[in-house]
Amino acid sequence: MDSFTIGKLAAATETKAETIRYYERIGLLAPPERTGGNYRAYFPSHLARLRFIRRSRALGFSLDQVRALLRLSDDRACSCGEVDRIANTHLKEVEDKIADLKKLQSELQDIIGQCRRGTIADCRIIEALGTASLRGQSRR
Amino acid sequence: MDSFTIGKLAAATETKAETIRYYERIGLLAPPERTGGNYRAYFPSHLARLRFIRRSRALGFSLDQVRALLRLSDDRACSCGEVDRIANTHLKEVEDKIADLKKLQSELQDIIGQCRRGTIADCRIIEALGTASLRGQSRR
DNA sequence: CGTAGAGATTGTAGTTACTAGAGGGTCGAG
DNA sequence: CTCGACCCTCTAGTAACTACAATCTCTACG
Repeated sequence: MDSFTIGKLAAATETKAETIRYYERIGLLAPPERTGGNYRAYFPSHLARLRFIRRSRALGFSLDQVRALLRLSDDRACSCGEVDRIANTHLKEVEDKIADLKKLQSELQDIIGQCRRGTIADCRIIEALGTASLRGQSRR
Repeated sequence: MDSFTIGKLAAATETKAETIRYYERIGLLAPPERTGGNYRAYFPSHLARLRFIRRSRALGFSLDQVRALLRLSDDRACSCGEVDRIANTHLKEVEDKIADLKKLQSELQDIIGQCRRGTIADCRIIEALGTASLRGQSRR
């Protein structure tokens, strides 16, 4: 009887109870046993699993990537090349996004720097936004 | 009669027709006149407006921010302090996200660097993901 | 023992910014 | 007249939750 409720699990992982139920609904977390009063009864194994998920999410892995990592982590004997591949793919995504945001940053700095704090009629920011240049990379 | 269809407007702004209709639905783009056959008839003013929206979006402004910028840009006499404020708020968001992603990048590099390409059982990546450290800032 | 309040249950709908598809109507070329 | 490209509306799907409503269960206090 060392089980705990969803509230305890939530507190222990800094996750909302709704999110935990959501993970269960989408099959990321196995449905736990229930108590007599139909409460979810969690055990340390659930805690470990949820921590894994939350840490992966904190590192920016998508739920699909987390799902793959979980599946792999359950298969102790298999080679971890695939794990490495997922992590590197994600690292590349992160690096691409950083590069993207840096470009954005300098564009924004440019147009903000031109503001002379007059009226809208001669606001350089508004003007810059109005220009046709849509050199946009896939942004997000 | 120098009006054009949604397809032309879409092509001219590298936007999908669905997206244009969506902008109209959410009140970002004024509903244009219709032709006899109930087609939307756009004029250069629509083109300018949509370009403004797309350029703002490409710079990462949210639709709410775009809405505010549009409202301000229509008010030619008013001071552009507010425009400047929105742009700077957004710049700060971008900079925060860059900082965030850089932390992520180095964490990912750390755990990936430890991989010895053995089996899952002793995979350092899986291990790192399983650790309790949830030092997570608000991510994403 | 009764009850208040905290915390659990389910289910549904909202968020952001689109995108995709079904089931039609319209236009211009041949 | 017909064909294919284009347009119309409406609905539902995406990611990853979050928030609510209506109801139930558990625990502690008087």
